[in-house]
Amino acid sequence: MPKNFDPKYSAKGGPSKGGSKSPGHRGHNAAEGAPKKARWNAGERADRAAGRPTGNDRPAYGNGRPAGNDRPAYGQRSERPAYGDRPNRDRPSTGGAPRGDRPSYNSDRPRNDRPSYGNDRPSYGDRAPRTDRPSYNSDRPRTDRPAYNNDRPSYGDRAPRTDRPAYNSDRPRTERPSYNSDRPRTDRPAYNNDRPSYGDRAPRTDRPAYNNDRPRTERPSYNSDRPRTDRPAYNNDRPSYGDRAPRTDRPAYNNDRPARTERPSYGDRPARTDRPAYNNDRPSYGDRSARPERGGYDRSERSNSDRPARPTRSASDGGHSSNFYPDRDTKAHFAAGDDVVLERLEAIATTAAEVVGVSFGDLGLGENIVRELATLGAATPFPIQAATIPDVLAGRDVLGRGKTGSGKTIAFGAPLVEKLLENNGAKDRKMARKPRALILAPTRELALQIDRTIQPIARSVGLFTTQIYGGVPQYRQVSALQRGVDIIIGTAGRIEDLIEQGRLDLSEVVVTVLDEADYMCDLGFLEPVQRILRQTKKGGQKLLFSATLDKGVASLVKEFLINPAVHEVAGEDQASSTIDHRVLVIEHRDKSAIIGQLVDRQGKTLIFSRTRAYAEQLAEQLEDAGVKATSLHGDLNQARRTRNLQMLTSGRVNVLVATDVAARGIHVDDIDLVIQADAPDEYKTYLHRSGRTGRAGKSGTVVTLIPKQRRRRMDDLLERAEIEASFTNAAPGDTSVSDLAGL
DNA sequence: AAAAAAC
Repeated sequence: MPKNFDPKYSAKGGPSKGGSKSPGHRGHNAAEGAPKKARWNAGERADRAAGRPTGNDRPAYGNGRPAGNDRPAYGQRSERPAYGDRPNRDRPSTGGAPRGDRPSYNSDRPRNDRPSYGNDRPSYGDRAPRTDRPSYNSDRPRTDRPAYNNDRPSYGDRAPRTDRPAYNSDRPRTERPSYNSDRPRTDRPAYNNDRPSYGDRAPRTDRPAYNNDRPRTERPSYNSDRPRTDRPAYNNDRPSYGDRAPRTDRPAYNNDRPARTERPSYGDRPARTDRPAYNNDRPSYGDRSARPERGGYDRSERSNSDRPARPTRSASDGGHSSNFYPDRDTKAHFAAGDDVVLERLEAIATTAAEVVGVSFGDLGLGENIVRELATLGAATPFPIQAATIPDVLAGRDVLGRGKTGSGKTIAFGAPLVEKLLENNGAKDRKMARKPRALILAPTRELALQIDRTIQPIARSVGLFTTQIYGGVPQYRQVSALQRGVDIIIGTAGRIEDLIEQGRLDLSEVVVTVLDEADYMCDLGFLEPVQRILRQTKKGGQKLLFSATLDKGVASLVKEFLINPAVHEVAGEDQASSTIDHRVLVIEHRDKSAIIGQLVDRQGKTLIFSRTRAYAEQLAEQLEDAGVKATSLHGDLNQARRTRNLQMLTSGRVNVLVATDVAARGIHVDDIDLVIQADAPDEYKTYLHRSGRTGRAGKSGTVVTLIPKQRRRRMDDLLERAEIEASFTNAAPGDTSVSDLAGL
């Protein structure tokens, strides 16, 4: 095992020596016998630089990566794009123009002011854990970092840095995709080249046994790598787990719980036939085949391909029927780019009026959880929570749809914790116990955010969570797993990676949640999600949630869910929305000016762009214009992604320009304006982007900028989204634009 | 056509 993933080399172990323990660091002080780190020599670099064609058709980095090819075959892994050959990953689209032809926007800035991150060490994500210092993602004060940028020229009229941690000044410009730079490629970080090999790792059996009898108090905080600063303030006064009294003082959960019969009955509710069946003639996905031939991971001992057939779903079950596949005879094949409204799920609708006076305790949650929810600001259940919690507690598979910002995380999170508690409770504190619940999210930021909500709930009853997502060193995640966690919250890639490495075993996962479930069924996500679900315990409970849940999830439901209860909240339509939708029809050349005019305001603004490059460019433009703005997109490393999102949350910037990585699930308090600099192509994208504002009943405005030739398409999209928006022709300086900024 | 997701 490479030592950087071996917990016995953790910061706690061993006397401190000079230099970095991290092989990826310049100051690395190699231990005796440590293998010499392979580096590229100048000739190799030159060969590489010379041989690389421009544009996206260049050979994939991943092809040359070490170790990848001798790894055991793993499902259809090889079909997935390798990390290194994602187009645009480390080089944004430049349209193929040679870099030297383009003006360098900052070419007069002295290079030596910049940290030379890229030259001789791997990028953050690849770097081995810095065991000799706190994680770069942690909340440690900046002052313990070398102040490499203190002499950097100021960015114009920006306020002096001295009064606060220099959040921007330590932002190495070279880490940012250098959209406009004429910098030669060769000084970029070589993402995959000198990274330690994983594929030839020795099998699990040679891993050191971890002491099962190690006292609990030695456990560091599982989530110490989580940036504390972006936690909502409501957690700050929560007692830490370590201080908490032993679990024996916990009230007996099952005894004081009201009988099930006290909970509101849903079964006698009339079906949704009173709603306009606007979608009934839409093609259905219900007949999509569930790829039965796929055996999941090719590691035979974990293969679920021989799993017994699921019981046949019955069409009715005590009023909870989902009637999920009413028509299996229609075929549906959509060309890429089609934006269709899939058939609506037949669901049990809960109205806000029905849940008046119902408490979380009434729904079946235990005392500690209820108390923790109150601390989190959830005193009484929202409708979607009241609707789904009893069914989750009853062990049913559940599909839940509640509009953006309606409290879905607690709707699945709180009962999930309660279920685990009932099932073996928090008594099992064994080291390396297998996780019993899994929550999958499409983006890392969302996984982090979900954990921020679930973790306090879990801790309130003595259960542990950990995040498993990419872009950060896996060491902490692996050691958390080795100490033993109950709930995994993460994204698909890293979870599969750890499964493949034999470091994560989902075989005891009895509750699995897919947040943004419809998105998780999209091309590119579906197969990893299927592979992961196949790893979970047979017959385990599955919960699928999304604001736009529809029959796109049919393939998953078909394979993994049994007679799911489908819930939604009545009256969640445009008329009840707190969002004001506007479309500005503009000349393309005016886009920047109009955005500048729109963001000239007090509140928080989230701007969506279609591409990473434009998000970056727009953020820089706004910064240059004196607006405090930053960006969020997949070209940033995870530390920067986390930090930049935190900058909006904390109010250090008022404007965040993001790609659709921020479209789903991300909650930032008090975003009152969403600008779509590029109109979305899909109505769901519109709904999710706009759902970043108007959350939990607050008001918000969504402004979509379109060129006039897109008007028709926009009309159609809004119709699919069932949104009524006003169209206005606008030019820079128009009062109609500044009025919007004033909203 | 883009974005996301592993090291």
